[in-house]
Amino acid sequence: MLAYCVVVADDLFKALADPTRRTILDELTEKSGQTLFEICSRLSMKHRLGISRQAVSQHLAVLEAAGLVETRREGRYKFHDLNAAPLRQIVERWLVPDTSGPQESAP
Amino acid sequence: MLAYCVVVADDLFKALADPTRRTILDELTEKSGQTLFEICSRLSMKHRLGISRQAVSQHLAVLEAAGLVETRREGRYKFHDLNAAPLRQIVERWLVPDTSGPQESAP
DNA sequence: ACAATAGGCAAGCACTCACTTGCCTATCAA
DNA sequence: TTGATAGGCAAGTGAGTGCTTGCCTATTGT
Repeated sequence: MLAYCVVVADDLFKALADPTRRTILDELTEKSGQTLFEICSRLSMKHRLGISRQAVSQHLAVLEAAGLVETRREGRYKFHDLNAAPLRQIVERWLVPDTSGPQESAP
Repeated sequence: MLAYCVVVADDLFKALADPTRRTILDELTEKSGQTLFEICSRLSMKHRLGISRQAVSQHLAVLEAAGLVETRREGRYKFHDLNAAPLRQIVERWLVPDTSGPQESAP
């Protein structure tokens, strides 16, 4: 189970490492259940990102592998939903011991 | 201020993208104020990571640039302290709207 | 002074990764 | 059925990155 968490954590942090993917998460936060083309046009219009459809598709695949995005198919449409739950392990990993400020200890 | 946050966020997530750097954060969570050599030996002994001192030094520089590690010099020693505060912007960015489960909306 | 310890700087290499290009399948409207 | 829309698969490319190697400075102990 520990090994499982480690692997998932790696996918999670690698998914968050790209600024375009973080913007996609922002867009899905603002409006859940968007299609690939809808995300593409939003990135192009709102964020002035000149990026191809295939690139966005690959980003969504990475986000889905990290568990941050869930998908559902309806006919020829594929809707993407945000799942922020995996982010909570970040908080639990380093913010638990002391969340009020920097720590001090004698060397 | 927004641009500043974006830049910092990029450094933050890129710093978290590497598994060795995350292990370093774990070690600093367990024991704050470690020197470079102490971190090196811990990575070697506890985590069986065959990694050079220079590599660890470069990792620490990345973590410091991201604001996750703060340093203080005393003579020939340089102590490293964890600062988990920057992690909170992750929570605030995507966990604020809904932290209980996946969202639903009509396409 | 001299050696050992703690750390820093910079160039080079190998690998990863984001993106493009090209072509393919599936669903829907006319 | 035909064309248009929504999406998928795979190979190639260029930039970024983790790590090594080699050499350097600063502080401390004898």
